[in-house]
Amino acid sequence: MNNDKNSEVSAPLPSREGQGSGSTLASKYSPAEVEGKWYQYWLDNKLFSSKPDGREPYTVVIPPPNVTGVLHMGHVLNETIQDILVRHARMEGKNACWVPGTDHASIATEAKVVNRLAEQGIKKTDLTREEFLKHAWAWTEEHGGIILKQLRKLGCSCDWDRTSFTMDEVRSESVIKVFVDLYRKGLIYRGVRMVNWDPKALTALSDEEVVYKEEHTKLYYMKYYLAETLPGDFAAGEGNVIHHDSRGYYAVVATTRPETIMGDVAMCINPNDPKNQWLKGRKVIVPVVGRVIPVIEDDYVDIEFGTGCLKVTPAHDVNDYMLGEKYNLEAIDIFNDDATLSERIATAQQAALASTAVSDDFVIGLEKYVGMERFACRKQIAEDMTAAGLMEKIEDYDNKIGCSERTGVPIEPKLSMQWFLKMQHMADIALDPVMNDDIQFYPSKYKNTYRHWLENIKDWCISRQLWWGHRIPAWYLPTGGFVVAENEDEALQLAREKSGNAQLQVSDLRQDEDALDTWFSSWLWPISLFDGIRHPGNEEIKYYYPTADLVTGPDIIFFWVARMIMAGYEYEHKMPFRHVYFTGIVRDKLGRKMSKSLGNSPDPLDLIERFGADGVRMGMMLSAPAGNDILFDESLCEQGRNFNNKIWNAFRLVKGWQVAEGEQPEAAKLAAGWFAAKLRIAAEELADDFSKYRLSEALMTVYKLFWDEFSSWYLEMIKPAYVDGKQQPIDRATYDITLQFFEILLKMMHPFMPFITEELWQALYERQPGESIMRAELHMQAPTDYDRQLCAAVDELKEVVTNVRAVRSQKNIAPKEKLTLEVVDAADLRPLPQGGVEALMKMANLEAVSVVSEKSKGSASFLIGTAEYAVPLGNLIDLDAERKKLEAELQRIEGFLASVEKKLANERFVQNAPAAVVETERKKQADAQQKIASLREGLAALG
RNA sequence: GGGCGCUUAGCUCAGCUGGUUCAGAGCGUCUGCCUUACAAGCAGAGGGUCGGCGGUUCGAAUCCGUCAGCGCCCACCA
Repeated sequence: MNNDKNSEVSAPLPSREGQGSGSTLASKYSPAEVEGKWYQYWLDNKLFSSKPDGREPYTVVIPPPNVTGVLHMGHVLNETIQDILVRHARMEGKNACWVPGTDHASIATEAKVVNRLAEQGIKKTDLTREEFLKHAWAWTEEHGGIILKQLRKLGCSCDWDRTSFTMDEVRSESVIKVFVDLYRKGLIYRGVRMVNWDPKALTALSDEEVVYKEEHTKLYYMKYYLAETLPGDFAAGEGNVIHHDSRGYYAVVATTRPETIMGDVAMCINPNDPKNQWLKGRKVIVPVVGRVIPVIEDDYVDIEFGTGCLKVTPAHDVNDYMLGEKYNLEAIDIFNDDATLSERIATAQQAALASTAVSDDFVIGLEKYVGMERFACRKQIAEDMTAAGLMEKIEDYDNKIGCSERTGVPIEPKLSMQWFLKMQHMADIALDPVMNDDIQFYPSKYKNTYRHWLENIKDWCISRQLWWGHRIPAWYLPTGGFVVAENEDEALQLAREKSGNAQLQVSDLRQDEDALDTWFSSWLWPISLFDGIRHPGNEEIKYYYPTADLVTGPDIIFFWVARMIMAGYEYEHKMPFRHVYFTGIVRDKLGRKMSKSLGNSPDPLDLIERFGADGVRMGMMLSAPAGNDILFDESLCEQGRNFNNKIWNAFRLVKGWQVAEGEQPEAAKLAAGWFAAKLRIAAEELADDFSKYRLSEALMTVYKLFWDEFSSWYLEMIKPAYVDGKQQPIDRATYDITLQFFEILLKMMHPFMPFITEELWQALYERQPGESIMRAELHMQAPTDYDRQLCAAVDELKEVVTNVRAVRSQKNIAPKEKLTLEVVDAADLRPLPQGGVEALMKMANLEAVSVVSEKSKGSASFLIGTAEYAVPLGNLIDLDAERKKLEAELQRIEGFLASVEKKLANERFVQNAPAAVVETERKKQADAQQKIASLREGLAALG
């Protein structure tokens, strides 16, 4: 459907000196041609850079994306919000500083490097730590920073000179310093605990790195025969549930993990469980294994679940571990680190069988399972037990499985030696500031989540069995024990003191092999970026800290947000940020999470190419109410692009005008006064939206302001006419004020759409080299009562115009055909503002506006407020239709009046409601009565 | 199992401490227009018993209770 005139290619902007010299601008805005240019201009002129000065600081630290990551829609949302806030603050005259950087993401990056090495046929285990790290750094340098480059395409105004990395020198030293400090404060300890083990990444994880997935599994009911023979006529007390078959008496234990029977060291019942009283004090035989284990009693066991018999495997279940501690049970670890079955199962079985003779009926040699993968083993052992008659039954069961957040594999609870940070102290200092709103959460509902976590805090496992990361600064002495120090020299000194051996050498010490959890460096980010750990109280940390706003997803509220608050108070004794804006999760328009496998995740760079960065930013923000999930639809970017085009064309119009000296038309004068008022009111709304972080609404405010008020109303009101095929020039006063309005509008839109606003701002007036809209401040006066009254008056005018247009539309009268308008009974009409009649004539294409006491026969009439207007239509009028319309309106208002009168007739209302409310009801009544009167007159006039 | 939140037009959402005709916005839909800035556009129109029920009140989308559906977070039921 494109016709020729719309397929022009973009042309350069008109030369700056010649305003209105016949525009050659294309009718379509082309983002690709301007975005790169202005980004480079901003960089060249150091417009993003910030240094401490006398202004109020406005600091934002980026949630560092993974160093080897690529931009996805979640980043687009997050970074766009930050950029909007930063640009907005900058235009308020604040010293805005947005610090970019990346995260080393130890587990994710190490996994990627391991995979890549595997492709080259190299196993991690064949490399030394140093060799591996060389590969990891190479990978980081190769892929690192791609995402930061992509942020530039989005228009992000980060101070790139400050770009940091969680493993660069400053950040690394800060991490080590903090570790040592916390250790010396007694907050870090080392010990054997049950931890979450990732058998794929071969490392421990913190509780937060475990995600629970709903899975359909089986519940296996296994037979644990008594290790003693009971008489054939054995009878237990009432309520007991006894199982018996040809091989003897047995208890039934339900489990989802039959393979773990190899680690069973006890069976546990609730002492108050009537079903299992008969088992008290007895011993049972672990099926397949043949180990004879005691029946112990503990309240922990849920009588209702399964059979009430619990197998106890201290090495592979957190609760069982606690039982093991309590009853002093052995923990038999049946797995290797990669969750294959260990040789230990076989040796343990042999030892058990050697000490107690057990019937072969119950035993299968465990050698066959050694080396088997855990799930294969589960399947196999279930089959074997069934075949051996040791399985009572198998049921379907829905279960939640803890999985590694990173690798996705089910985690294995495992006993191991790890480093921990005591969290009670941290929770104590971090709770109040959020609960009493020193730090404000948007939306505030996350305060509850935060509180709950802190009130149930557990110690943080901070060591990871990885190489990529900050190595734990602990050194082991040859004689046992360890020292914690910031570097080798210090370690040696401490080691000599500790051991009393002055001859000790560095080579005698062995540094801990583990690295620290990635979040152990991220939690320092707002401080370490300004080098506040290494150099407390330095110029920068004093100026930029605390930061203003943190923009992040609620999924990392514990990982990151809470811990930054802890570190902030521990090391700066102040909040790390004043406000936290929690974004939603970006989903597709059907509400599904974006994922590679669904293929529903658009490539942001592709979107930018098609809609422009401004269009994509706007598309994202149009769908992003704070705190809710975002249903992203490409068509929103289209809407953004269309808006850009609208702005572009408005600019084309304005800059295309010839300017002539001359009197300013009354209509234009009115329009200018009105729009100035409108701008002040909109600015007030915008400020309010920003103060509440309601950015989508702020965007919608400027969208409607530009499109509806400015383009559809203001520009149409002032637009010079065409006479004899010639565009008339515009008067100087109107032209000047229009450019001023345009500039203000550009500034209001700039945080959302940085590129097009810069392009047009530069073209609007002559600018100095290095000047930018970015640094243009926007300070608007508050609207006055006069502004509001003027707006109300013009809004009424607009309504008249709309009604005349509707008459046209209904009667199929061409827009070009002139009409006349009658104002009926002018005594009721509030005075039109100066220039109102002219504006009316222009906007509604009228040739005359007259005041009449009685409207013409054959006219279409309408009410605005209580004033009646009529458009004479001669023989075009459809009397029947007109009558129906008036009757319908009459009926509606009569109904309305009835409800108002009923209210006023209610004594309790008149007595109890505030006087002002009663008064407005009286006004409604009077207005409605008046409207009814004029509608009746109108109907009578139709005959 | 505990906690939090949501349900308003076809879609996505605003509606703050009850009261201005309060039932709104954007998009989509329908109708008419290539009207010299813009068809990526212009003008106009239609569309909802505010999830159900009950209560408080002179007055409820708004406050309370309850039911239903949806979502999120936390938790050691094998």
